[in-house]
Amino acid sequence: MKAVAPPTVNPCARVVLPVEDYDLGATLSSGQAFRWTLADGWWQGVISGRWVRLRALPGVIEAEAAPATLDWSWLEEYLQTRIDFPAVVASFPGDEAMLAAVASCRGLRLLRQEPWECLASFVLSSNKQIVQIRQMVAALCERFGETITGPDGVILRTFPSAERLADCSVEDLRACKLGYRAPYLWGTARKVAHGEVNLRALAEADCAEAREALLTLPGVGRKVADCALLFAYGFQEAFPVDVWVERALMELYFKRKRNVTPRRLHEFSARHFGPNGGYAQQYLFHYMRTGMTRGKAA
DNA sequence: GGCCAGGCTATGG
DNA sequence: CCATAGCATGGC
Repeated sequence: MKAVAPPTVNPCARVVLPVEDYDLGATLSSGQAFRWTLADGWWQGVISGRWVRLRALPGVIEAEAAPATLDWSWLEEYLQTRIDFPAVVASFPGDEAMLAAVASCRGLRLLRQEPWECLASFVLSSNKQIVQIRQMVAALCERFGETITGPDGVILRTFPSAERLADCSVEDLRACKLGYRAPYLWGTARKVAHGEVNLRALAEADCAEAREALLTLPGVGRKVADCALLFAYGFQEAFPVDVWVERALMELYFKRKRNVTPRRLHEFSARHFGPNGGYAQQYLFHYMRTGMTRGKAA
């Protein structure tokens, strides 16, 4: 006679990470990562196959994770809680636009995401709004991710591996509403799964070398490559230029000038914003997207 | 219903 | 090198 099995309990661990000038909500919803959801004051997500929830309290980020763990270095790495943030901000150029962008959202941070999830997500990002990218990513995870359970029977899924997606058909991917991006994602998954591009090895390369390797993948152009370089590999000189940032650069630094090619924008960005240009870029992106509040503008 | 979205690829100057 | 069309889909 067998006793009724006890409910599956996934023991959950808790930690408090001290932070300063860290706007958790703005950071998790700023278009770097696409899986975080807010409910009951907690941000819920998945990092390295582990259920996580986070919330901001005065001076700290409170975190819970399951399965339980004593080592929280993976979370500190993801959230980048140990960087010298004041030094980064101090390295920004002191022009009016930059000051306004920083003032509009002090505490916006860059995450350090897992390369495959980040790269694949941005392959899907082309010509899509952030809300739609979230939908595509959610559909992919729902269909092809692995199930994990958090406390209280919470069920969620991992981001599917390159191997898993390479085993799908393009039509399987298209069913997740990827549109013309489906063959791009499939092709990139296949090349990554076969080791034609070794994502792990890129962490040891310099920024330009890593970019060159990423650009060999289908659906990966300069902008998508720079997003992965910045948001997953931590190359802070990478400067993704999307429609919003291009608009920001044009309006704030190239007012009423013609013949501004992509080449010139990248040259200017590298020179003007320096080694933490990618960080500055994220502030400009957020500043433009949230309507330049406090910077006036129509 | 039209415009546009964290762009890329292919093609033609 | 630069410019442009075409692309699937859906939010607003």
